[in-house]
Amino acid sequence: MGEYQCSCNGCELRSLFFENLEKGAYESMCAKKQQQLYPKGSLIYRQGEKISHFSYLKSGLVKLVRNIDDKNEQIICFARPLDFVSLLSIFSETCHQYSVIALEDSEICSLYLDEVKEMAMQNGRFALSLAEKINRASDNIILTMLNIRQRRLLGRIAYILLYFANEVYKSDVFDMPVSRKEIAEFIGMTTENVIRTLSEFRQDKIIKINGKTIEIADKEKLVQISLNA
Amino acid sequence: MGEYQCSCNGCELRSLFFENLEKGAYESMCAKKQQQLYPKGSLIYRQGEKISHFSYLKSGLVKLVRNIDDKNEQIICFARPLDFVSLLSIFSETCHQYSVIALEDSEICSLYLDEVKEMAMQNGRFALSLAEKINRASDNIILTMLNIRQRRLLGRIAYILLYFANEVYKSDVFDMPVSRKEIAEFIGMTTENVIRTLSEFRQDKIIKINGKTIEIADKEKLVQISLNA
DNA sequence: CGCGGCTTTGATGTTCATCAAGTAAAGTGG
DNA sequence: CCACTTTACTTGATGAACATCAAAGCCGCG
Repeated sequence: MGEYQCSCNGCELRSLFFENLEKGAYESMCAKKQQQLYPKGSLIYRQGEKISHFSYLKSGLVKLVRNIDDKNEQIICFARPLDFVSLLSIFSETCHQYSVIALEDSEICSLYLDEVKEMAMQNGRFALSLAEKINRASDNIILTMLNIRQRRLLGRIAYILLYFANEVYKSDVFDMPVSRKEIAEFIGMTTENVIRTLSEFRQDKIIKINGKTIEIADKEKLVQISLNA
Repeated sequence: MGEYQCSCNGCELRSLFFENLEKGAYESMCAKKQQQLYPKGSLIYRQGEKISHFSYLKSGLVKLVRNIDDKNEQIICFARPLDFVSLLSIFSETCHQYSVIALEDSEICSLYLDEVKEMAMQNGRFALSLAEKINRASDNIILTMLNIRQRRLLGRIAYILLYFANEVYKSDVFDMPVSRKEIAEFIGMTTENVIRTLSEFRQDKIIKINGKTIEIADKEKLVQISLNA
């Protein structure tokens, strides 16, 4: 009974499947996986397309975007490996509700949705663990939207800066992966006001800005702003 | 092989279970169900409480509420029978993320969550149909929040009036089940501005107001406002 | 090297929250 | 059942927060 080895060994998807599937089923899934690299800026899924795959972000950073009309978009959330399975709506809808776009070079691992569903029907434990993950992803989106809604401009910007520092990069210095316009589309304000607020934070020596690089200089004050505005 | 009869026969929960459970399992679930009537205004679940039941709204109308601090709340959504299973987060979290409060007299039917989970583990098809329903509920909340976010005051009020007329009451005349304050908490604006906007609509003869009763007099115009503001 | 998209700043006006003050309605205790 | 308290509703006046418009510099990319 030697350990099963495949190229997915280091993949997080592995644990998702492995904990609830028998070895045979796991190997069969594993063999059919498709892996693809999406360069920064590329479209991974387009809003309205039929959902054919169960997909998982192995590495990189993506955004979920809703196209309102020709020129306006709303960003629903940013997604990194682990915290998100890129499987929003896969059970409830036949088409992608949102576009998925790579913000950094991103590796996507995908399986045929039909096969995953088939496997879920045959294995309730597996189905339940999938439901749990989808559930959690949706919960996080809703919670973040509520958190943003209760804040005003300054608080929203502070919130998103802390989000990238704490959740995404785990560092107070990081390269902003999104444009000012994208921040605006995420927090529901205008690009100009995002810029103005960042400049204000810079003048108040709360952050340092160097092109895309941002350093949080006074985290305490930023937290205060995030809580009170 | 006579038809199985129980008091749940007219219940929508029935189809949810029945389509994917064998007769024995269904009967066993059905026998253990707990049914309770919550009068208008009463608390059904409190934010932070442990989630112990899988619950379903049989009749009535409820609101999901997030308590921010002593005096401020956010309304996440309104839920009616069928479109909502009051089971947000049941798989992802151990505690209720939001309070659930009855806006009208509401009947709740509940089962022990552990037993439902057990059954899901034994029956993948059932698990998948549950996942689908939770998924759809979350999707709707996110979509509504995005729809509200992209509108300004007038558009938001128009949107919610049309929501109650089209989705909830299927009539252009209805008794508003929520206070002005609750509308404000739902759309993220102040009570005063909700009232002002309703008055404005009344003066423009778009709606008629008589206490809690609202009649949509010029639906076309209301739709226009909903789309353009 | 020039075009288009992103960034930045300023000036202006709109939208909205806040404060205040009063009326109506609904619940509470004697 | 009535006086009383509280909560919901309503309107106006004011200022703050934010969007919009305009203009210019910057940067990457074909």
